[in-house]
Amino acid sequence: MAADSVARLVDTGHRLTATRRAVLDAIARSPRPFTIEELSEGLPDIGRATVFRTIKLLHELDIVCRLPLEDGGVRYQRAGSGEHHHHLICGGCGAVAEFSDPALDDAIERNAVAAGFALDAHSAELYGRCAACRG
Amino acid sequence: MAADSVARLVDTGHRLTATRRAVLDAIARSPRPFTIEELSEGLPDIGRATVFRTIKLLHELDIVCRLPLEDGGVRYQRAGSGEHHHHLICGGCGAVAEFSDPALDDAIERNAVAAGFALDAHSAELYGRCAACRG
DNA sequence: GGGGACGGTGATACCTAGTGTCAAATTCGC
DNA sequence: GCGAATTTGACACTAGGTATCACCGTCCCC
Repeated sequence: MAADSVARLVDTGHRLTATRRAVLDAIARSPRPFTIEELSEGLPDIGRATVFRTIKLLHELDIVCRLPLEDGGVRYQRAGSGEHHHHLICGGCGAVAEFSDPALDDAIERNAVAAGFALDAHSAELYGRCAACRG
Repeated sequence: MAADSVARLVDTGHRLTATRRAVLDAIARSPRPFTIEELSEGLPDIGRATVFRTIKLLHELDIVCRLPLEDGGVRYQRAGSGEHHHHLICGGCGAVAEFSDPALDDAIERNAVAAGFALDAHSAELYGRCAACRG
């Protein structure tokens, strides 16, 4: 399961309910990035609105991360490290690889400074085909 | 107005209708990135569905570009150059600066290769405060 | 261990952004 | 000007997500 997720929930002043446990469990069991709809189908006793609320909360706590897809859809995935990272998303099988790269972040920061912006956040998503899907 | 936009429409086998002219005009007049809803309000004689369809078409032709916002919303903006570029989006006033940076694209490509991915596309959006909004 | 305050939940209604359908209107090549 | 093909508007619909509100469970204090 996810002992540190439970800890993070409680440490930030939220309650550990049976419902949240069930959602965390379902996420931990999910082999690949999931949509809210898929997650909700696997948890028929939990209201759809609650699933949305819970994922939103877990996202704020960096327990799950949000994957914007190329087609505008969104999937979620439990966050690997909790560290800042970017995603490589395979359009074939939907696999997601995480990576972090100081050089990439530097390039982003440099461009922000050059334009006179104070950077708050950034997103970078890469879309392509993983090794297995290139056959 | 946007003579080259008109040319691009026609060159790609689309018709130049009064409706599309009106939409292009409204876009050209818009001082800042707009939502479909805002655009549609400014064009009361044009059906909402048509505005969506037209923007979708213009986006495919790289005449407008889509700006995914930090909060998940979407705005559109006429495309500056038509070249590949990224966006810096000010959370204060909504201003958008475009930039392109081979070093950034290189870093992205390098990470894809390292992970065994064949890269199709990528997106990178930077969120922050522009010089004027930092006061 | 019992009670109460408060956060969490489910049902439901609602909302926003966007798409599908189809008949009527417009455009463009001839 | 004519006709085929594209485009349009109205409308119904979908997907993804949020607001409301009465009820329930959790936690804290005694």
